[in-house]
Amino acid sequence: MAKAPTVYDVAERAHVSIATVSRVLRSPDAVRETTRDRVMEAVRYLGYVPSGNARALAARRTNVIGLFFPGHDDLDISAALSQSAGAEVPIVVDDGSLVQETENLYFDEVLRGAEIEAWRRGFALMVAAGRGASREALVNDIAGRVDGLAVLARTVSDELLAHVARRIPVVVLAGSERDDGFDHVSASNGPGMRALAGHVLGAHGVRDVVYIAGPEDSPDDAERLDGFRAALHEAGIVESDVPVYRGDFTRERGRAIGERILAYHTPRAVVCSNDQTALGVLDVLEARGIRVPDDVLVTGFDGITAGRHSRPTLTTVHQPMVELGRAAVHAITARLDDPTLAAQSLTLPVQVVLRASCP
Amino acid sequence: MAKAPTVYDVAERAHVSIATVSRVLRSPDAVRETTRDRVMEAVRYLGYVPSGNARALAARRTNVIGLFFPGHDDLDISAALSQSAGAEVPIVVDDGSLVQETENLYFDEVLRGAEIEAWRRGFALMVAAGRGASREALVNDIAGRVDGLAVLARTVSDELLAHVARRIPVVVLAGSERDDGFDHVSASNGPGMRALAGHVLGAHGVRDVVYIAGPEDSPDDAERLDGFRAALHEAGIVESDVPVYRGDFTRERGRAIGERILAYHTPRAVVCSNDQTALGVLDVLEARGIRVPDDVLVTGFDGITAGRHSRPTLTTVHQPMVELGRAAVHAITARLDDPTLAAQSLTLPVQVVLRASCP
DNA sequence: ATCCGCAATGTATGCGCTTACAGTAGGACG
DNA sequence: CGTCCTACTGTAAGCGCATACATTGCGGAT
Repeated sequence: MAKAPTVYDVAERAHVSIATVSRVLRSPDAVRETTRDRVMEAVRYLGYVPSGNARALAARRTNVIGLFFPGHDDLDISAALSQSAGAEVPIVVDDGSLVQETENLYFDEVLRGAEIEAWRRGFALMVAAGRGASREALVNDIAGRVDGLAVLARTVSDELLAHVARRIPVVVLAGSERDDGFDHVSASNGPGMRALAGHVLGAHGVRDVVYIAGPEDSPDDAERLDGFRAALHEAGIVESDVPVYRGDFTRERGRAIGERILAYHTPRAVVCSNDQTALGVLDVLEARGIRVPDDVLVTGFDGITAGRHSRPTLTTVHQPMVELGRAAVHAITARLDDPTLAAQSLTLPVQVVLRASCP
Repeated sequence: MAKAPTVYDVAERAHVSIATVSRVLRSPDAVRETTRDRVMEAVRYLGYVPSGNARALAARRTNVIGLFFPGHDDLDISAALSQSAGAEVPIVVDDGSLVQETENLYFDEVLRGAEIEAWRRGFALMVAAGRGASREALVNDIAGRVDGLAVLARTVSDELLAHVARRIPVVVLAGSERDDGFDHVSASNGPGMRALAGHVLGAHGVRDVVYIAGPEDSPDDAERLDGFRAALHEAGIVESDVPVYRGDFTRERGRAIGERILAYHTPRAVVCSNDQTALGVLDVLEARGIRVPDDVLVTGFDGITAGRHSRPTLTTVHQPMVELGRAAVHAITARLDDPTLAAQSLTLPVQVVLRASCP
């Protein structure tokens, strides 16, 4: 790392001009074979790796796509990076209490999808998880380094997004489509919930149902609630007869609300606007010895892995998260290819997955 | 996106020089407040976002760290990106057969750790999953864009790694330390396996045991096997009395080997060099109605989530994957701060986790 | 009143690469 | 044997920013 060699160094060693070096790397066919070999040999000899930044600057294109999502604030950042080379390997017994919520799973999958699609299209991926105050600065920073940016809904202020969007295409992930000029990619929240609730109310003939919504400011959540109401309507149930609780998408809160509901009355079904919440409700029901699905039906939304392993397994609406990531990148590259495109809103299909909690 | 504004545009509008604009952004205190306000107002008005590439070029430092790992070749790349806006929401019943192996979990966690650490140190993270032939080109490309690179062991040829390492610090993840001049970060494979095997042979007094190793070229696997042998030795068991099968870390292969083992004789314990393999063995045992742990003990290695949910749950050695990611970034930044540092090898501690398959 | 020092800006250069445009040499052609 | 074209290769001009260095005011010291 003494000092990274540049085109100039390579050119000198190969007795050619820097333009030729560049050509060998970018369009090898434009250079005579003997020259090319000479250059490549110099490249190898010197350990030359072209500077992506210089290239991007000259070419006016970075070939990188950015992905921004909310960070894992909660993780234990302080864990020691101890050198202890495992002289002592502790043995612990896992009685189930160690199971921590690994709920970034959602983003992991979106990320994977984005990565796949980016790779296919010859883009690299830059990821940034924003936390706290530095968020805005980070977004701005990233925006300066990429050709396009995918942002998770509600993680960045509209104002900043608008600012950034003047420079590069921005696509908002998993937020409902709004007329804000950005491209949107989301899942079919409303129809998904409607279908699921339709199953609860129809196939099971339930009328005594409770709904637990998510945070007030989530557009996805709003759509789900709308879908639920549509299902109520279809089933001929008066909306005002059905209690709607306001949760916040966490399991913890799901438990709290579950307690509150049961303190008053045990409904035949609890429909939750996400899986985490539903898992919290299951916790409470199990603790009280109330049988699911015999006594109470429970449903979630999202299709997280934990729902496949819960007791009982959780009926839910599965969102295509990998596809979301892919679609986001796709939307960006599409706009890159044709900047005149009108703002698009892509809604990906979902799937109702019936499991034990509401067969 | 008509044409992104530059420092020049901002400077003109604020009636200052480009140097002042740059200063306002980099070291605000060096500029008089009134001037600063004028510049910021121009920044907002024009929607100016500084070019990260130009900056990196001028500053000779990108503030980005790269992470390279093997790609998800296997994923169904062809899945349609259909526009179908969920008019029809399919309802499917999940009887358990849908459970696909989401085994990139390992990388997801490493990635998360790297992300956290990078963020703390003011670096952005660029990820690339390489597949097939494009791998080498990709690594080279990435290397030209970052200040340091973390690479998963055995995903990139030593030759290319050496080439790249002449330009930037490179740290190899999860490969045993070798005297190759690179920094290494890995988990305590040998001692971990030794402790686990010690438990099997000691606490359970097992003597009739079989070992299923991983691929020949995995240094991690070699260390585990060594650890296993050390445990045999300690227990006074003659090494040649214990059959060692060669697997490839996949569940599929674990099943195949499990069949082969059982066709011949049912041992008291099967020690596997990773969780996937162990899960495959569990599959076979369950299919044959052989009870675990009553008839046969089974152990894995890695601590993947699936092992917590398997039937029975899987005893294993847990690797600190998030920590691995963090440590990798840490190593890179350390070397960036002091390039004269000698090559380091960090070995992170592991933990034996006892679950139902071998309590 | 003169000089010095410091704060605030401006000037100018270069980071490493791409790429239009300008040669240059050799062969085909008339 | 001169002309043109083709195939290569070189020349030079940025890309957008950071920063060393020069310049300009201004208040305080002398």
